[in-house]
Amino acid sequence: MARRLARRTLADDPRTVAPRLLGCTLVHDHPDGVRSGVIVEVEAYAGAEDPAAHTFRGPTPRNAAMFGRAGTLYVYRSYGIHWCANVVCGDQDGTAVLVRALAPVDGVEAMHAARGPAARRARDLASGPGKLCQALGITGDHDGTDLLDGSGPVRLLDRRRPPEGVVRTTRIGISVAVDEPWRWYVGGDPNVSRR
DNA sequence: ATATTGATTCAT
DNA sequence: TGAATCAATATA
Repeated sequence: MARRLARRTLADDPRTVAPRLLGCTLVHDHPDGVRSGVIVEVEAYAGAEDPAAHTFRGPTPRNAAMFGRAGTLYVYRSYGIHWCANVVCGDQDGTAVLVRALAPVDGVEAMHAARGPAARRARDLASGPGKLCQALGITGDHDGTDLLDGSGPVRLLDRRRPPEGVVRTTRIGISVAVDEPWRWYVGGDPNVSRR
């Protein structure tokens, strides 16, 4: 179908790929029904040249998926409690794009059930990297699966049109390389985690 | 603004 | 074996 995303699109510098992912759709073919959302916020992590990247100090058991081929899903545990999902980029060089927020599309009821009563409004469902994984049901079980070839339950679909009003800023929640402007989000979207 | 959560990592 | 780190969230 027309929304297949070419792997070569991801096999590039994460700072080039990141804004290209805005408007793309992340899908989880959950056993209880499909859940999906449009990506509205991303951050690039540039591997060996980026002190904020998990892969900055080389391979470890945790970050192994990040050294996989472009289009691999890297899921890690953040602060011991949240799962965070990343799209692996580049050429097996430990670079990736963190997906930080989604505009919910399919399975909104299931997302509410997964997120609990605290997520009252629709924009509380997936407005953060941990929230979006909880909403879609993405966990460490999906780490290392492929987002493009349909072999795994989590998939990435290409966008139909580029979003309007994209804003570029510095990244959130890191303590090093804080001045690098490697975060992009859709300016007018209420699902963005923080402005 | 602040308390809190627990896996991962690196240094003893 | 243990302390420090951490790409965050929930509550107020």
